[in-house]
Amino acid sequence: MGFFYSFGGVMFKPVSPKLNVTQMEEKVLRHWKNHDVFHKSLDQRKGGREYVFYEGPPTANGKPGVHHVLARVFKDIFPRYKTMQGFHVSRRGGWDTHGLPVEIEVEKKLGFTNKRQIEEFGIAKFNELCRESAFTYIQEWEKLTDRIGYWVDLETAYITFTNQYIESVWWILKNFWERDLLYQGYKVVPYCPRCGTPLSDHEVSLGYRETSDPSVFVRLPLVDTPGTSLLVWTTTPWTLPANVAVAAGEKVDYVTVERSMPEGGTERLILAESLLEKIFGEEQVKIVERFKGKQLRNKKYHPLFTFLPTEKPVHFVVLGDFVTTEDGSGLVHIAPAFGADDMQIALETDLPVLCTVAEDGTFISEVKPWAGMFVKDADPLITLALSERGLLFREAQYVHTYPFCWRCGTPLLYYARPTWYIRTSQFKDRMVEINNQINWYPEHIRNGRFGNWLSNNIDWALGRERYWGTPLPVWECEGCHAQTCVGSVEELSMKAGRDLSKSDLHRPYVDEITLRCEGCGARMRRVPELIDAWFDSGSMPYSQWHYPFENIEEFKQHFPADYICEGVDQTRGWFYSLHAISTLLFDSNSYKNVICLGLILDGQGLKMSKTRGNVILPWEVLEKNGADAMRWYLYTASPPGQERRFSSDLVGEVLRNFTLTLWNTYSFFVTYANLDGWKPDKNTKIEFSSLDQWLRSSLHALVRDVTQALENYDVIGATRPIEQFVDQLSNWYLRRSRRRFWKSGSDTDKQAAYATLYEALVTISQLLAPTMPFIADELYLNLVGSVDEKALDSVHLSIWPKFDPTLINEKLNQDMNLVMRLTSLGHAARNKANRKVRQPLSEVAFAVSNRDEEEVVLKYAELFEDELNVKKVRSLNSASEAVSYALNPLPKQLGQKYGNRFPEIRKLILSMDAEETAIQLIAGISLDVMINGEELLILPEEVEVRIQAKEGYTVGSEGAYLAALVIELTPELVKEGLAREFVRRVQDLRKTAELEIADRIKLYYAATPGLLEAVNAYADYIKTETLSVELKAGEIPQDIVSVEDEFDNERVTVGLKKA
RNA sequence: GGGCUUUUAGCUCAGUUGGUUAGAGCGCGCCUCUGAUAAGGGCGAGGUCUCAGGUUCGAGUCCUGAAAGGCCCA
Repeated sequence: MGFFYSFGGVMFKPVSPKLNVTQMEEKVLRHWKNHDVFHKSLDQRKGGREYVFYEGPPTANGKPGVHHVLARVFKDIFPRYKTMQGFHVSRRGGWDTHGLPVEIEVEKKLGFTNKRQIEEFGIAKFNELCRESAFTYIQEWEKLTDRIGYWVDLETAYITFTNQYIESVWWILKNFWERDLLYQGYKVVPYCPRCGTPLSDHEVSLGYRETSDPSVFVRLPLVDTPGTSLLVWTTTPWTLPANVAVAAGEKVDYVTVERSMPEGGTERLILAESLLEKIFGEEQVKIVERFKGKQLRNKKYHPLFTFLPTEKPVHFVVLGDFVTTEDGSGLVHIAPAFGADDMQIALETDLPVLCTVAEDGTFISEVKPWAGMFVKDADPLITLALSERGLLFREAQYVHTYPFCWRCGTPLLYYARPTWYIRTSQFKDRMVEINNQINWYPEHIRNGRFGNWLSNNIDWALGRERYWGTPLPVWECEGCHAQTCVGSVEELSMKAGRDLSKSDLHRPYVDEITLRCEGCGARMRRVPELIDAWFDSGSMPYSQWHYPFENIEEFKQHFPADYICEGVDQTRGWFYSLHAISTLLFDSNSYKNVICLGLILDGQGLKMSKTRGNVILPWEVLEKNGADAMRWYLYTASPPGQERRFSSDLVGEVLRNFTLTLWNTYSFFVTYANLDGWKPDKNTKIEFSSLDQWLRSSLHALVRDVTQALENYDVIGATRPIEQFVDQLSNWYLRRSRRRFWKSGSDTDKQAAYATLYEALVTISQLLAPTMPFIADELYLNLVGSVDEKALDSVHLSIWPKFDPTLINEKLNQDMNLVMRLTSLGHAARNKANRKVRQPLSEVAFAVSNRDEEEVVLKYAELFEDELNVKKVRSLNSASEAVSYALNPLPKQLGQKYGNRFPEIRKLILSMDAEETAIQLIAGISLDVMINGEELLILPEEVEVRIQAKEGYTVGSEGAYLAALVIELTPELVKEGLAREFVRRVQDLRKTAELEIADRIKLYYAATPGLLEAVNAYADYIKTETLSVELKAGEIPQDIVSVEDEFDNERVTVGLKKA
């Protein structure tokens, strides 16, 4: 170490190698706030090209969790990147405020269990509570959003409950209405009897659970063939009172079987042949007859129940193509009110619809034995009644997945109800076509999950019989039942004959507005339904701008989105609602690129859930490891679409391995640059060493790769390579360059080292800006801000780095890889020989696979000497060497060239004289071989020559590469080793004495004779290394720091004090 | 039951157009280096590449089937 000049004073803010991440990040947050950096990043790019991002609105009535952090940090990365690319990226936040989840929370708080209680309480008051509840945790959301560095404009966030938002939604609905895309229909829907509302498909999908239901086989005796019954299977006995028919598959094979009854006598049963074994198992039954399903058509049977009168023909066999023979008996009980297939077949064959169940899920009074009872509770009683009448064939429990209400947990009933629909199925093909223009990440979602969903599209069930949501703007005449749809507040005011611009568009106020029927003059009242809250969120491209009532230009500029990002659970949620609405409305996609994120699992790979108690709170992780590390982990851990395990420990690993490595490199740079008063100067001509050139080559390749990855929405490709680069920067470039920074003076080599390291650090800060926005800015502000008065306030305002292709040198990168590999083998050899690195050795010889690589060995000889602490480096390829050879016919080259002749060729080559052949190949001469009488020419590059050292060496080897060490020690080498051991003790002591790096010292020591001799011989070396102005043998003064140690059979006491 | 997806070391993940000794990081054991480092380096233990067939001179990789997990849908 030498003397430090200081010609420019301290340039950079000093950086401690110890990093307090939380403090650092909070400081950066304050900086952003004080300098209004986010808004500057927008203002600065005004007039630039727009890059459009849509925020999928969360509901703030629950606390944000790790999965929200995941989504938010993935949302953040591209807007930041595009801003640095010069785009203007407006980022409006949004809040989803309507819908059942909000209502449920309020109901819970009030202790309500059904809808009637809400009406008694008062819809106005109830909705007021919902309005508040929707924002219960908004501060928590804002705090977290801020802390993780997600830049989104929450001040102007759109809110779905505002009149303006609702008015835009109404405008869309009116558009649909006028095109006859909005209709009222009667369909069997999944229905929650507790919430009193049908559920949309995406809601149903949230509530599938494994459950045990009764599995009941019932006899339906045929009218014309006494003693023979249809065997029918159901898992919902409560639907049996509504039975009107039995469906058989036209082409299914059926049999009539005869069996003996336990109670005596025989009976005949009809069922699908393929289910015989499943139903009867071991039991012996006699097949009496075989026939196709169509022969059963119109066969009449005796009904199980006759609670409700019917005028239409009923209780006979119909044919349905939905009948399968996977479960049950192959004969399906038909209750049109309680099944979608059932309803369809009822329409086709004119069967009556028996509605035996009331809206609250209880039997109506006509179903006398069980009137008023919740239908699921009646299942066992119905089964018992059938059993008593001898109609029950078998009863068991059946475990299957069944939908439950996703909020309240009540089992859903499939139930025919009038409700409102959007004719999305009419646009199925367009939705599929337009979907093909969307870039999905991961790609398989497009034709997989999302594509399948679209091509099986059914009409969107829009109606919700609830209270807190966007009201369906349809008014119906009490007299002639004419209907009209209202598309704006102005239109409503006009029709109502009074100014409603200040009126709340929610229930109950909107229900109080009545219109006059243009046809019959009677009063028109609004229909009771609200709309699906997913329609709200899918309307955000339009409604966030109050389009088309205002901001028409703004809307046009921001449609469709360039980028959106949400969890995979949104496939049928937001991704669908956006897509469906824009397709119907404008025949357009509403987003061009979409990242679909996988689920977050806990450290054990289990789904995080409140009931399991394994939910990790984001704050714990943030406080311990900081936002950057958490972000980085989420980006790099696994591909975005994949489910990922998450634990605080895994984030901590990022901090230790990546953040701190980078930080220490940065701290090292700042420490030495300040000591040297170095600052970047564009006018200085710099002569880069080959190590510098290598680093710059890697750096520019890195910029190229990261940029390309970001252009392709490849987050892993934009992050993992940086990690690798930082590792090489720290553990190779810097390790190999340390002495260049220590040495005295300010020569050109030192300049080159500083310039290289500086360029690398500044560039990394920019490459990291989208992903690790905090540390990126911390580095940038000090490295660039400290030396340039005109510097920008933030890395996030800077322009994305461009790479210089002329600096990327693949050959150099390859060479350096070889050097690192050989070094590693050298260390391995040392290890094997049990020679620590501090002990100099006389020689290392490398074997490589070709001439070109031999040159590399010679070129980097000095580096090897230093790194491996040897006196001489040479190549092992000389013919006079004491080496042996082995041949390795390369399968890739030879196999591809010769196909199935490869094994023979391989055998032949291996049988040749290795020594002679190897020498020939090394000399670049091809081999002539005869295979089955055919002469083949084997090229030198098709056979790998492996060299092995015979004796006198300790080797480390891998493939064709080998490092051979001469491990014999001369007295001279031993002495030098001792001197280095001595230096090491002094350096340790300097450290424990907490001296500054540049402090001079006086050194005192006492040592055993061997060591004494070595220290004397290397006194100059020791003094330079340890910055000692004096080196005295003998007594150690009492008042100074000292240490005693033993090594290599020598003993030493060292003491030092500041000079 | 259907669709999509995953399965490689104790854990988290790579693995090129198929190429013969399947890698990295973490963790573990031993050794080592160090005046940037909470680090670094080396060695070792740890693998039936989920399984079964097939294609091929050659399969972790391609094909078929199965199993298990996950998500979505019935």
